[in-house]
Amino acid sequence: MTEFQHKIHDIVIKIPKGSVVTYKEVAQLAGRPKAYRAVGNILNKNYNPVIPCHRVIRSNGEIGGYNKGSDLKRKKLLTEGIICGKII
DNA sequence: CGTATGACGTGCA
DNA sequence: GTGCACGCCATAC
Repeated sequence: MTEFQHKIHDIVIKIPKGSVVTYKEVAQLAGRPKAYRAVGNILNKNYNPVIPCHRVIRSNGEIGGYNKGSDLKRKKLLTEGIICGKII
């Protein structure tokens, strides 16, 4: 567990229900605005259910990816009230 | 330590 | 709007 990972987890956990954040936003909040790649990498390896990684989407509005499948991510977002027919 | 990879982003044709 | 290339950071090998 590195400090960066801890920060990312903490930030993602603090994402309110019904809201979404972009990878760049998370990286910026973590103090590394240009580490959005690392953010995705960490979330990809992170299988911790306490982390709502499904609330992290791409800056262009795309769903992005998900550990358990992008389809489940889209479904979760729909359940939380995020408007996403398919992609944007 | 150097290379390769990845849930990305931006710029340019 | 689409496609390609470059950059940037952390992790794995």
